[in-house]
Amino acid sequence: MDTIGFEAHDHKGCMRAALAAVEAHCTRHKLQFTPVRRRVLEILLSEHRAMGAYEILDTLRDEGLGSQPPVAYRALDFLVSNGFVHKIERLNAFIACTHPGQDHTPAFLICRQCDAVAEAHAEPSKGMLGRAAADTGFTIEQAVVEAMGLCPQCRESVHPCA
Amino acid sequence: MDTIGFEAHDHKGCMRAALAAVEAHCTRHKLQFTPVRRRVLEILLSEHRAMGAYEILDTLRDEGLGSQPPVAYRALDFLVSNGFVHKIERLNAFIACTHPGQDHTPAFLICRQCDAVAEAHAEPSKGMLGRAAADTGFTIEQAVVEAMGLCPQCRESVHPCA
DNA sequence: GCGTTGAGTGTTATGATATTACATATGGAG
DNA sequence: CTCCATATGTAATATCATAACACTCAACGC
Ligand SMILES: [Zn+2]
Ligand SMILES: [Zn+2]
Ligand SMILES: [Zn+2]
Ligand SMILES: [Zn+2]
Repeated sequence: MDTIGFEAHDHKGCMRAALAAVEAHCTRHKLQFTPVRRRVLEILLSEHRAMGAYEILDTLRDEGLGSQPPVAYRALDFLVSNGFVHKIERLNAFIACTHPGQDHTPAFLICRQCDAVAEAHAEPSKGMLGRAAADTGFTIEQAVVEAMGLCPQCRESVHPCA
Repeated sequence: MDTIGFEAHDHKGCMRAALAAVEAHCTRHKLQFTPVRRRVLEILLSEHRAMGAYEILDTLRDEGLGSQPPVAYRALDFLVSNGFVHKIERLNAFIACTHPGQDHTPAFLICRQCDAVAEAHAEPSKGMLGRAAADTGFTIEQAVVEAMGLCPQCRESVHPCA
């Protein structure tokens, strides 16, 4: 399966692999993977959840890596631009990509109860959206796909009303 | 086609029809379609584009219908909850629904050049997203689908680089 | 009639998210 | 060495959104 996020997994390994993939990608494309950028990605990877920019900034500040919003936002811009991190529009928050390096359109499953987020793949050009775009002559360059609902765990813990 | 928004159309008629549909829906469901709520919807309908809450509020203020943010946000909450208006997460803005009264999951085509927005239908349960949700046991309750790109008009006006 | 209640509105204050502008550092190209 | 591009540090501000409380008014039971 593609969508980890609602299940336990080898967290350390997943983090190490993601960092290695990003490092390789930056080396290959001559991108500067600076300490601040690296640390922001590490924070997101280690928490493995959607975090607000100011929440990330709090951690940076504690570590002496910058205390003002632009520091966090600039690092996030870099990471988002290069596909290492995704922004969850619905939450005004950011989350580390689970397939770094690969070119992909992410889709998210967001639990309204526990705020867990799972990343899946979307095919923006397929389906009704692609059809509508083609019919009107619209050129899709990028897509936001975010489903809200209940994750398996929370679904069970909700009391069955019927 | 379903997706108007990039083409000229009978604006007055479209506005009248939408207001009538919303009025009917409110009467049938015993919802209070108050002056503020009505005016906010009218503003969105007449502009026929995505507008920020504060932009709407400016108009309300000029008309003496309330000058503080909560006035606008409460009216928008009502309109969004009942499906008469949709929020465009990507723009932090609101737009009047083009199929009021019908139960539907909207998808949007947003032009990055001119900010025009067209509403299409999405089928959240279909496609890869529905598949991923089903596989993980996630229950989709609501979905945000927003495609960014270039509308037909802007696509032509952009200089052809090759 | 009259108090009660609930929904809507008006208003103040504040919180949360994001950007602009400018100063400073650093490392490579010419 | 000098110039330039990129990244970072910092202050100020812009933009988006909500909490809390007071007030109005219409519907309801008595
Ligand atoms: Zn991803
Ligand atoms: Zn959950
Ligand atoms: Zn709609
Ligand atoms: Zn356009």
